[in-house]
Parts: sequence; C-alpha cells; structure tokens
Amino acid sequence: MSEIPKAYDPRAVEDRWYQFWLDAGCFTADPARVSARRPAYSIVIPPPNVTGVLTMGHVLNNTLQDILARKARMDGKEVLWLPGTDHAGIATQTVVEKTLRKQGLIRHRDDLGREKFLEHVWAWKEKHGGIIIQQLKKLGCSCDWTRERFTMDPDYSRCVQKVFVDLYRKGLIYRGRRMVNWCPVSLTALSDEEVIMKEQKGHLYYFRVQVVEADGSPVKVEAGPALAGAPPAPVPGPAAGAAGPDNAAPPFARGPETDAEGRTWLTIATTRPETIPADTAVAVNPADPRYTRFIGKFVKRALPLENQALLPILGDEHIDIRFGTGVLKVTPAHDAADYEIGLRHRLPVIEVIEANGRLNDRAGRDLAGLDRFAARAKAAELLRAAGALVKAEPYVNNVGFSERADVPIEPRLSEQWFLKYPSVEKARACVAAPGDPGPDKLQFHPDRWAKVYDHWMANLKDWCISRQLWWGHRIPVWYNQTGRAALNKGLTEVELAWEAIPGAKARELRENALRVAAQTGILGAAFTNQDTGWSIRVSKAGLVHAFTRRGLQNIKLVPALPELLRHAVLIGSEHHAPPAPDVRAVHTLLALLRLGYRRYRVLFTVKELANGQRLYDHHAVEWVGKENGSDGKHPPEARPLEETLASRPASDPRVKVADLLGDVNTEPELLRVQGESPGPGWTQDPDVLDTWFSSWLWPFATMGWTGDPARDAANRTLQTFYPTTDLVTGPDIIFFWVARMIMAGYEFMGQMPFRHVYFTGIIRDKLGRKMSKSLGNSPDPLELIAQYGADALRFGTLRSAPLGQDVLFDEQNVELGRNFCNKLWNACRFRQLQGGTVEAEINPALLTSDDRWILLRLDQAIGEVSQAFAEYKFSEAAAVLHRFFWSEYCDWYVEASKAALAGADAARRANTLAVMDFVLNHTLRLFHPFLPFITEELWHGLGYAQDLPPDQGGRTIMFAPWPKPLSADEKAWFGLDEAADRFAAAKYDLVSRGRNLRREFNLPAGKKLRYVLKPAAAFPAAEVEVLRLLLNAEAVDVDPAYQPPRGTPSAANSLGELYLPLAGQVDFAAERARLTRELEKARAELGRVRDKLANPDFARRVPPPVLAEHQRRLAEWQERERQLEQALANLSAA
RNA sequence: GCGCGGUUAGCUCAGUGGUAGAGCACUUCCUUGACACGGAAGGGGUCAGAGGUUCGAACCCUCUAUCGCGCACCA
Repeated sequence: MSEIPKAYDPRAVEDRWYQFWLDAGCFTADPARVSARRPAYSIVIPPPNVTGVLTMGHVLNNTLQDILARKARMDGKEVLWLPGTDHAGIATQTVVEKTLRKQGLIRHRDDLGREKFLEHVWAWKEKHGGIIIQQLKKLGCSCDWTRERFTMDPDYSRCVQKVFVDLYRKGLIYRGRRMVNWCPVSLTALSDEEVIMKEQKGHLYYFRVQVVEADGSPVKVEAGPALAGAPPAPVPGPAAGAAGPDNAAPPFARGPETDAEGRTWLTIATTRPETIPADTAVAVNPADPRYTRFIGKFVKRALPLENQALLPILGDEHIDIRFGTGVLKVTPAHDAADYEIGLRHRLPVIEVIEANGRLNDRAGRDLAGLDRFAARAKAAELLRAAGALVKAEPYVNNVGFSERADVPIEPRLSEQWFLKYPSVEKARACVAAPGDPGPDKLQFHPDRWAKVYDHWMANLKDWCISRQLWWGHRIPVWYNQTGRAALNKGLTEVELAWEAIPGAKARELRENALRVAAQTGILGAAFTNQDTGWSIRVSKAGLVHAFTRRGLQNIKLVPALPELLRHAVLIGSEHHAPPAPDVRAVHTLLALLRLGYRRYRVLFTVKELANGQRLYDHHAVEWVGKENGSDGKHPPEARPLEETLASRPASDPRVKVADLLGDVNTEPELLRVQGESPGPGWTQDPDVLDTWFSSWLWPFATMGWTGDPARDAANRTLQTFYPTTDLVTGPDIIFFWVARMIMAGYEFMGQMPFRHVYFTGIIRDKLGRKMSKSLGNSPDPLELIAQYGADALRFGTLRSAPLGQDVLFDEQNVELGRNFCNKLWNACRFRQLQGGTVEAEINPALLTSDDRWILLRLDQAIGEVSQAFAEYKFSEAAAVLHRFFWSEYCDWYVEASKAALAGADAARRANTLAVMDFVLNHTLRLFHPFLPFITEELWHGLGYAQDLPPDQGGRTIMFAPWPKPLSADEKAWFGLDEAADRFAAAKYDLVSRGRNLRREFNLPAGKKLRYVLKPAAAFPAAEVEVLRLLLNAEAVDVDPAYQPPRGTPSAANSLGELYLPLAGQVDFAAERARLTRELEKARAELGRVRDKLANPDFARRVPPPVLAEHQRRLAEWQERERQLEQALANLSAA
C-alpha cells in the first residue's frame, strides 16, 4: 500500500481479491482435512431460482451465510458452503412461456409440444442460469463453487426418482381423484401452501328457489308446523331495491316465505351464482327451526333456465344457521366444503367450470363458454331477469389465490399424486420448543418459529405433489397402454344379498362359504368370461387363498362368484413375480358387485398356467359406493373410494372401468413406479413433481446421496458434512422447505438435516411494503454494489436486519456501510502515514492510559461480538463493531494518540504504533466476516500478513484466527485494570465538558484557546498534552492553586476543574444561567439516588453491587453539586 | 375465531428488573496533516394506555387499544 488514496474505492479491490480467493481454492472444502481439532462446518444455500436475479432478500440471506462461513473458517473449521440453483418449475415455465408468446413463437405451449418446449426452457436456463451465481460472487459469497448443484442435474434427478419410488413402495405415495387447488392460468394443481388467502370485494347474492315435492308439485304452506318462534323474522318490505329497478323479486330476503298463490320459497345466499348449474342439493341445519320441515323435500334449481332440475333439501349439521339465510347451495364439484357434504350425502357431481376457468355446456346456453367471472355477472343478471334475485349486497370474503399467477384458484376434482408425509413424529419432536434448547435438538433462531412449525406439523394434510407442467422432474410412473385400452369398457353390475353366507365369526364364514361353493357347484367348475372368452376354473386352493389373503368380504361374495367371473373385464396381464416356471402369466380382471346397500369393486387375479389352463386365484373387494338415502347398514370394511364414482350420475347402471381407474391401476400390470421405462408399450405419467419435492432433498442430494447404503457410506463428503450446521432462510418457506427437509432428513438419512435454522426477516421497502417487481420498489443490488461497494451493501443491509424482525430497506443503510468502509480505510491510512514497519511488540511499561483504555475496549468488543455470534445476533455484532471502531477507536484513541505520535519520545511513539497495529490487526479480523474485501486489502496493505504461516493469515485474512478476548495474564501484563480504564474515561469526559464550554460561549471551533486545569491529583505532563490536543487548545496550563477570576467558565469532574479564562468576555448572567441549569440537573439526579438509598427496603433487598453502584453515584453527584455551587458562589463573590 | 410479533426521539430501530440508547434527520460551529463518505457540541422521549407484582418496571403479569403476519373459517 505505497500510495493510499483518500477515499476507499471498492471497484479497485473487490474483483481482484475474489479472483485471488478462487485461484487459491480458499472456498473449497476437503473432507480429508477434517479431524478432531478441525471440525466440519457446513451450510447448504437455499437454492435460488436458476433463472432468477439477485434481490435484496438474497443479499441479506447470503450475506448472513457468508458471515457464518467466514467466521467458521477463522474459527479453524473445515467449511463447506454448498451452492446451487433450483429449477423452480412453475416460475421458470411461466417465464419461458410468456417470452415465447411475446416473441410470437407460440400462443400456448401445446403449439410446440413437450419436447420442443423443453428445449426452449433448457436454452433459457443455459442463457440465464449463470446470472445469479455471478451476482453472488460479486457479493463476495465464499461458496464452494466446485460443488455447485442444480436440482435437475442427472444425479439429483436420480435422487428424486429414488425417493419417489421408495415412498411409493412404503405406501406413502398414492394417486387419487380429490379436490385440489387448481390454477386456471397455470393449468395445474397446486399444494395448499401455494394458495394464499386474500380479501376480495364481491357481492353476496340472495336468490330464491321454490320448494317442491319429489314429483315437482308445489309444497303448500300447511305442510309444516307454524313458524312461531323461528329466530330471524323475514325481512319485509322492498328489499329488492338493491337488485335493480326492474326487479320483480318477492319482498323478502330471509326465511321460508309463502306467496299469494300458496307456493313456498327459500332464499339462498351465495357469492358464486355462476356455480348454480353445478348445484346438486340444498342444505340446511337440521336444528334450524325455520327449515327442518323442508328436509326431504326438493327445490327447483334456478339455473340453467332450460334445465331446472330438482335438488334434494338435506339436513347437515355443518350449516351455519346464522350465515346468510341459513340455506346453503351445495356444489360438490366446485367447492371443497360442498364436496365434503356431497360425500356425506352421496350427491352427484356436476362440473360446469373447465380447467381453464370457462363454463361448459352443462352450465346452460346462457353461461356456456364464458369465463367464470363474466359468468358470475351473467348468472346474477339471469336471476334478476327471472325475478329470482332478491338482492345483491357488497361483501368481502377471503379467496384463495394462486401464488404464482395471482388469480383466484378454483377448487377442482382431479386425479393427482399425493404424499403422506414420512417421519412426521421424529421431525416434529426434534425441534426445540421456544425457550427450551434441548441438548440434541434442532434449534430455530428466533425460537418462536418452533411454535409455528409445530402447529403445522400437528395438522399435516397430504401433499399434492403432481403438477400439470412440463418443466420439472417427470413422475417416475409408467402405464401399460394395452391395459389402459380396456378401461373404456363397461362393467355389468352383479347383485348379491348380503346374508347369502350365514355366520358371524370369520372361521364360521369361511367354512360356510366353502360349503356353499361345493353345494352350488362352484368348486372345480369353470366359467366363461364374456370379456375374453376365457374359461376360468375355481379351485379350492384359489378360494382359500382369497379368504386368507384378502379378508372377510371375499368370503361373502362367494355365491356371486360365477356371475362375477362371467362379467369381469380384463385390465392387465403380467408375469408372475417372483417368476414361477409353471405360471405363464397373471391376469387382472375387474368386476362390479352390489352387496346389500353398497357397491363393491372386485379385482380378480387369474393365473395362466404353462398348459394353458386358467385358474381363479384370488380377489380383493373395495367399497365403492352406496345407494342414495341409505345410511349404510353394513359399515365398509375396506377404504371407501366413493369419490371415484362421484362424478357419474347415480342412475346409470353401467359403470365404465375408467371410473375405477384411480386405484385399480396401481396394480403392477398397469402401472410401474421406477425411473426407467419398463419397455415398449409403457408410457410415462405426463405430469411433473412439485419443485419442492426435489428441494426437500437438498441437504443430502447435493452431497451425492444415492440411497445405496454402501455407496453412501463411502461418500466422504456426505459422511463428513451431513448433517449441516446452519441453515439460513426466510420464515415464509418454513412449510414449503424447512419442515419438509427435516422430514426427508429423518426418512432418508436417519437424522436431522441441520442443527440450527436462522430465519431472516423479510425485506420490505421504506413504507413496509414487500419488495416486488410490479411495485418497482426493489432496488437492484448490483447497482448498489457498483455505487457503494459489496462490503457497504453487506454491512448496511445487515445492520438494519435484527434477529427475526422484518427489514425496512432504505438505501441510506448502504450509504452508512459505504461511509463506514471509508472510515476504516482512513483509520488504516492514518496508521500507514505514520510510517515505520509493523510494530509487533508492545512494551507494557510505556503504555499510556489511552493505550490501556483502547485495549480494554477492544477486549470488550471481542467478547461482545463473539457472544453476539453465539446468539445469532448479527446486527448486534455489526453494531458493536461499529461502535467500537468509530466511537471508541477513531473518536478517542486515534485523536489521543496523536500526542505521542507527534512527540519527541521515539520509544513512546513506536509503542503507540504497536498498540495501533495490535488493535487494527484484531479489528480487521473481527470485521472480515462482514467486510471481506476491504479487510483483505488492508490486511495486506498494512503488512499484517507478513511473517504469518500461510494457513494462519499469511496468505489471506480468511484463515487468520478469530480474535479471542484477552486472558487474565495478558491483562495483567498490559496493566489493564479498572483504574486505567476509569482515568481515561474521566479524561474524555472532562474533554467533552471542556469542549462544551467553547460551544456555550460561542467560541468558534477553530479558535485556539487556553484552558487552565486545576487537577484533583497529580496529572502527568503527557496526559496534559493529550488534553490539550483533544480540546484543540493552544495550551492547557496546570495550576493546582489556580484562583479563577470571577465568573470564569468552568467544567469539572473527578479529575479536577477545567477553566476557560475569558478575560473581559464573560457574560455573568449567561454563565450564572448555565451553571444554574446544570446545578438543577445535578440536584435532580442526586435527589433520585438519595431517595432510593433512603428507602430502608432498598438497602435491605438490593444486591450488593447495585447498592455500591448507587453509593458511588451518590458521591459523584454530590461532588458535582459541590463544584457547581462553588462555581456559582465564585460568580457572585467578586 | 386461534396463534405469533410489533407499538421507545421527526424517521428506522436496539435495549431480558437498577442513570432511556444508536444510525439517519435537525440546530450551531469547524474544511486543524486519516477521513466533509469527516470532526465537535447540542436540541429532541410522561418507552401506546390502564391496572398489578417489586425496594425499584421500557423490561415481568393482567386487561385494553392499535398495526402487521400466520393458521382456520367464511355459503
């Protein structure tokens, strides 16, 4: 550092050092270096979107990680900070789609086809994928770039497949037709976490429907008990005003009403009139006296006008009596709660809204083709025109929005893959409860997030993991197309009386079933299957096999077996597993059985032997439906699958095999779950997995996990660095990512993925709004780096980001960081300008009170910063360093040291430089994790790297040891005791008071003045010179016997009295006023301390140190009072 | 409705029972040999409100108000 510019220029420094670190391999982790003395430390980066750009959130997040990583290196740990990117399914696909549309290449992704489209996404990824990585480098991130990973790397993709297959085999992944959150813009299902609730202004529409009997005839008013005592009285009068001037609606809004012709009407409130054509019932609370008499009757559905079907009026306890009119329209196809009601009451499902949010023909000619929102307005209009609309009042409700597309999601029935979360209990139990850091627990910082985590873990719902997208990990499931072709066939229902086989106990039933089979000639006979023409023989072994393997219901259906075998449909054929030489193939057939009130799906296995004979082997039954109106006399013994049939009208006796597809096709003849194709004739599931289904494996999949125990045991990276030490992320992805990683960690690695999770705040703008592109309130970090430097950005962002609080970002913080760097730079520049080589040896004999004071302050700062690190309080660490360096080192020590540096005593001067070098050397190390670039530059510039071993700071400050507080021995050696500390502090206090005099008497700061010091005890000349410098005085005369002229302004403390003689210039009145003011203040303080000490309870109960402190303060204020009184007396005396 | 967090100087926020703090902004002075991206001095706060515990409360407890967030529900 031969020629030092006045201002720090980060641009001249940052890239150079970053390249140096890279070239020297400083960021590369080596498991071989890990030992008992050199523990491993690891962090995995929360992978940013591969095509994303750096945001302020990334800056905060990655700065914290870099600080942790660099601190750990200085602590002598082997550090792995593992970087990478996420493919970000929906986000990336949406961006690429939008771009291609803008370029006019496509209107929709279907125009290109899957292969072509994916080529474009990959091209996009190649083009934009590196940007954010480069930006992280600009920020100074010390990631091990040799290990950079991407969630769609081949190895990583294998992990995802492996995990899917594994969870499927464990029975945790299943496919089913369920209500899911559907995004009509992205055209995919979403998980519950991707839905955000927003308040929406809309309308609550009240419309009336006529109550009728099952034959459609009107219900007369005398049909039920009188309305006496019914809680909400009908609203009389022309409530129709709100519905429009042309409205002829009846003059009521609530409760059942009877019109002049004796017809009865119900009024229903809804926010979604466009779904009326999908209504399949109306529901009231059975405890609602207004409506109980109508349960079992029907209403005429209002829309579509040309198809006013009759809907049953149901009683359901979940209906809120107080909401609206207490009558709910039930729309099983388009509302999650209504779907549940539909399941309870076996309601048919009518879909009127298509995947893209438009209404279909079932919605009627007036609504068909309209978008759901246009349809809402249109439906209201239709109701109004028909005179059915009672009123429409403004209404605010919560609507779920798609996180990405920002449109209301549509609850929709569709076939999706779901995951039952694994290792839930372990994952739930491992996180330390707030305030209770168990020894081996996973800790959250701040710990209150543990409560949020726990609440979510306690209420887990299955995770919808399939996405109807192209960009992502394709679901490793293969379907047998030949088998699928069979699925369009119809099934004939076979009927059977439940009581056909007598018996209560299983054993009894088994015996009876065999007897019946023998008596009726089933045993040993062959039946011709109509679907295949095969002859299928029933053997005793086959029957017994079925009884033992597949349970009670198989016994019950024996009498129907011949019919079932005749009517079953072939759905797939497969080799026997494990291979059996005498079995050529195993066929699966499906039949439909009505048993008592219920429908059962019956799945047969038929063995085809080498000799061509086909043997009935075993079967399974599952309950798939029941008749409307039945309460189900016989409870189902297998899992209900009613929803598979729910969308089919109940009146249709023939059932398509496809209706049973959902679960039947999990048979291996039809479906294989594996990474590679099973061969020709098999096609892969078109859907991809939720992005988070790959992200949740990040901590170990990035380290080369394979799932093969032998290979993983030999993987040194994995064995050394898993579990990771710290994770830094935002609380907004605690469910999306953190919780799922913990579960995956336990499930696949057998232990937690990290020890500590630090949750950053969310970065908001000055006004507290979330940063977003659309608001344009998100500054570009790269511009900030260009303008202020990376260190400034890091420091500024960090200082304003206390633990667990949201961050209101203000560019002024970065300016603060820039200013701080400049201060650091110039303080070092000052040292450099003093010349000489690095002074390594401090001679304790020559230490001044200032030296001792700053060494103590340094010691304190080291302790406080280290403590802050231990508590993950990074902004506090930064604040301590800021205070120490600026307010203590620069403001006092550097100024005071100028006395010795300008003095004639060479030894004292050299010693002062040694103290400076000592302090700066420590300071640079303390700052390095926060300000990596400037500290490296200064470390070398000041020559501190010289004479150090290369791995101890000789080559780079990165590996210089983290400072430790001074030991008791060192403190004794340097003579750092309380007396030294107190003397310097008092000196600086006296200086402040002296400077204040200058100000009080309006003496310009630049004017050279003479002060007189009347010391309370001996005051060394060198200290007087320090006083003079700090006071910017021409001279400070020491006179123990000084008799100040009347009214001479003075300041005093324990060290003595400091006078500012102003011959002939004193304004007595002003000085008296000033002193009086001060005296009042002093007396007020004195009074407070006195009162406390006077309280007898105080002296008795207070801890001794506090008592001593109060007594010291009492003495101090008493002395101060005495001095002021004397000064006032002096003023009046002459 | 349940839960979490906040309410301290004009602004943004620290402050876990013992003298109310920082940065920015503001006022005045100073371009003195590290730094004007700087220095010095200063003004500015019944710590949201009420009650309680305590010798002592910004801090602990209770209630209230208010803002924000999350979860659940909302036809």
